[in-house]
Amino acid sequence: MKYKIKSRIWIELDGREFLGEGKIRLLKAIDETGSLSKAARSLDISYKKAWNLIDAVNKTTPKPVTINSIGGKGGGGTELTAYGKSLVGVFDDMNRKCWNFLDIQLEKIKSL
Amino acid sequence: MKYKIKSRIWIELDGREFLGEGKIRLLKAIDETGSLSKAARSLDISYKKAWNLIDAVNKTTPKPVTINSIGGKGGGGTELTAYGKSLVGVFDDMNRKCWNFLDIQLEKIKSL
DNA sequence: TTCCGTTATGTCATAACAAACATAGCGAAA
DNA sequence: TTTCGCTATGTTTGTTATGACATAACGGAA
Repeated sequence: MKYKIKSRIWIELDGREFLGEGKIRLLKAIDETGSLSKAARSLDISYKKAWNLIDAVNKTTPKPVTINSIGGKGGGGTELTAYGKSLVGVFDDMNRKCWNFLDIQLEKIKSL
Repeated sequence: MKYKIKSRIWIELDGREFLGEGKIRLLKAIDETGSLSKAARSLDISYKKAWNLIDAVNKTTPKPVTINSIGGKGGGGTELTAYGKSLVGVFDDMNRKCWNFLDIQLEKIKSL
């Protein structure tokens, strides 16, 4: 029998969830592509959905996670703020540690 | 800023998720009440939903988590097998440890 | 001034999911 | 043999989440 314990983590601020795996993926894609629309395409989700996700984050956090510019060379773009990048870093770090921790704990269990 | 890291865990068997928080709650209620219908009522969900949840678990696990009897004194009932009880125990234990671990990890982070 | 790729939103159809309703069978006990 | 509370399902309805379209504005570059 191959049991496995899996987990999902998310970050809350004052009781309101605002960052989970999906949004982290999107933030990373923004960081890589330099624009929200390119990020959405790369993740195969609609621009509108991506925009809604980022909008929800920015409405909850005390500081914005992205800087958005409209028009101009290339039509504009979106990039992560230092705060946004640090959130991604913390999330990834915690996530990795959590998975690791659960794997180790599971091995200690003889029953099942 | 009061950031909090939250988590949900679940148990998979051969890649198929079969036990999460909701089902654990239901298994506990069955253990307390001795019947699926009473458990459903106590959790304020429909009997059908509860039945579907348990059915899904029993279809995935190698051994049944419940023993169901129809008719007779009291109309029948449902009780947990030893295997079912051990699953509940393992889940709760892992869950508590996971929450605790994340809390400790979060305190180590100075940024944010 | 025209064009292009963005950001920024609103609306509407649809699909996925959940809840409500309905019904049947079982077996002990009265 | 009737009643009762339970297990066991199917069907139908309603609600919510998702996706598809549609449109506007912006500003640099050609």
